[in-house]
Amino acid sequence: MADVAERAGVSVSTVSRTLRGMSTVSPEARLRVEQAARDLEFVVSRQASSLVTGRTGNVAVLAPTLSSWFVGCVLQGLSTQLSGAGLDLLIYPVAELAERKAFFERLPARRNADALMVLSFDLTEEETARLDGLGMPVVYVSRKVEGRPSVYVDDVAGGRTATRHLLTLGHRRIAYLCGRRSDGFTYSSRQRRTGCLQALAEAGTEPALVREVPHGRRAALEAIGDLTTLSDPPTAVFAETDELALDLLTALREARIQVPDQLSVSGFDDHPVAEWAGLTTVAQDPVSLGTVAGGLVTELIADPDADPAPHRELPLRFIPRASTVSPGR
Amino acid sequence: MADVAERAGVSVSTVSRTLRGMSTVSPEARLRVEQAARDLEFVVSRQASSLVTGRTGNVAVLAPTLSSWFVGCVLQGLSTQLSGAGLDLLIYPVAELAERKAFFERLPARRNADALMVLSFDLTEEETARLDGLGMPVVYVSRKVEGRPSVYVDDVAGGRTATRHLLTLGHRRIAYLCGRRSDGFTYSSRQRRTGCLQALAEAGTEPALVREVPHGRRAALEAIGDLTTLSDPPTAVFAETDELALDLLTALREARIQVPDQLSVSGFDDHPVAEWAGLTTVAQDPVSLGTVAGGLVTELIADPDADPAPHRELPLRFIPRASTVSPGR
DNA sequence: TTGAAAGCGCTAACAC
DNA sequence: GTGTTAGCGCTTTCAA
Repeated sequence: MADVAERAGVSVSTVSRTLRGMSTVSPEARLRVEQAARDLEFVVSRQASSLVTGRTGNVAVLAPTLSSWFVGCVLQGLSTQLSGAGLDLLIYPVAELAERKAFFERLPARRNADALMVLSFDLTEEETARLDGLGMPVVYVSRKVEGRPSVYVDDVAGGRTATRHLLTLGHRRIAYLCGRRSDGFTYSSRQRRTGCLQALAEAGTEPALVREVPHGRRAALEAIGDLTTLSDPPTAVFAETDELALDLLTALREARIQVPDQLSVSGFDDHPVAEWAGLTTVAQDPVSLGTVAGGLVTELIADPDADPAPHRELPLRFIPRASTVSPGR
Repeated sequence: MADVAERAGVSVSTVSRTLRGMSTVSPEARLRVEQAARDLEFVVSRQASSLVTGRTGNVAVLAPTLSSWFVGCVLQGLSTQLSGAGLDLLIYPVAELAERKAFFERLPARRNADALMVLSFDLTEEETARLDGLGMPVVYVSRKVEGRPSVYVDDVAGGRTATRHLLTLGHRRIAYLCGRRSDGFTYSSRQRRTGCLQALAEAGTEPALVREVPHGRRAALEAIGDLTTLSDPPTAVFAETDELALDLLTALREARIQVPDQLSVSGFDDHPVAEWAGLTTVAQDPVSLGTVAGGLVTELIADPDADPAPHRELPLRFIPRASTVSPGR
């Protein structure tokens, strides 16, 4: 920066002010500084400036994975929003329980970011409390947390809607399938299950058969085998996500069980492939989730006196398709 | 850090040395410092230490999108590898040409990261040269660049293999479909097309019909309409990626064109849904791509005297499935 | 093995 | 409007 100052024939303060777009710089000085900075290909060191301002310009994101469609879309929306605000995205994927513990022990984000976004995790009370003490805004995404900034959909209502649809078609024996993960990426899953059980209770039907399915095709196949060999097997299944539902569809084909004639299948998310697969689903828009969360966190960083716990709920939309029909048809 | 020093009854130098694991600290001092740091929940500020060491502990990634399966998997592998080395992932998604230009004008990574990873882009000579002058290791992923560190698959060979398969089945009229993007995320696409054309030339067949398909179902539908109304329509298509192929399958169903009876379709990637869709494809492992690239960049950061342009090629595997059969069957 | 002290590159308060 | 200067929190000589 000293080089730029010298080349422009001004002091470093003027360079600093110019480069931060402050208005207290004369047009001539500004012009010369900008030219000099360009000539020298000068970029301000964030490390140095954050040392004095206390702001890093980074937003940390705690994500359960990077390879799922849902998470990718959320991050996409988030980054679009943040880059507009001049903030960079620092990503901490924590797939394993061990990584998660390590993250909470070291809390590496502590001094390296201006805010933390927590994606989808079903954190413990203790972990949440830990984050409260972090001294920076923490925004929960795809997850409603009382008293903390959150952006989410109503997963309970979504689960209820999908289940009511199956009930309306005439199904009475309904299974709820959720993915099993070691790290507890199951907040939405729990909520959707709650909605499912609520709908069944309302209808006075027997409660859902709940099964956890580890990731992968083999597990899906086993789960299917398990369900169909019951004395009174389900006629419909509601899967936590479309990705799980698609695994199921593959397994069902392998097991030569016709969908929807022998078994109706509903998913959740409206994954791009769901349309092609003719999968009944509850659509949400993860990109918007990210965008809205990004806007929220930007506000919270800029204005520490803002509403400390704003909530934003995004809409769901039920989409019936070919994978669900009346039983015994 | 001063607080820790006081609490442990030592100087800040000793604290610093202890926390960086240097051996020149007496066991007693080390113990006291570690205890004090734990009591105070102290974490060293990266901003401050990088100011003096010149290393930021960040790796910047230039990615075309975050919502594609391929990119998500690469980032997943990358982050696993990097977090093991204590490095954080800073992500710069540049979807639009304008964003890309902005990135290259400001090169925000310049002082904010220890290395840059470039994902899949078909950069211009000028852009590559620009990155050469960045003064940090630049690793190209899913992209072979002569004279620079690169991790990639042989897309030309992959394109050749898929096309030869179609030729062997008896197809003579073959279309190559690639996505169209404003920002030039087309390096692999170009290579695969080259492989496709090579195979056709070898076979002495007429050259491929090449079509660019903007993202989305409507565009896929139009492309299909365009191809099938030709006087001599293709009997097989080879799509740049499975995601594009799946869009095509949806469009073909809408257009009531039977796959594979009326049209064979091959993809590229082995997306998880490809198996369920019965899509013939060329499989690659993007997670490994990320892992290997992460290992490479870690080495380059740690040892500036290492081989300045290591190349790592990862394998491809052809997987024939139900979507490709002999024509006119 | 330890401590004192000199910066790393920048911002912000203050004086001009 | 502009320059001077005192740190921000750390690492790293250099001496002890």
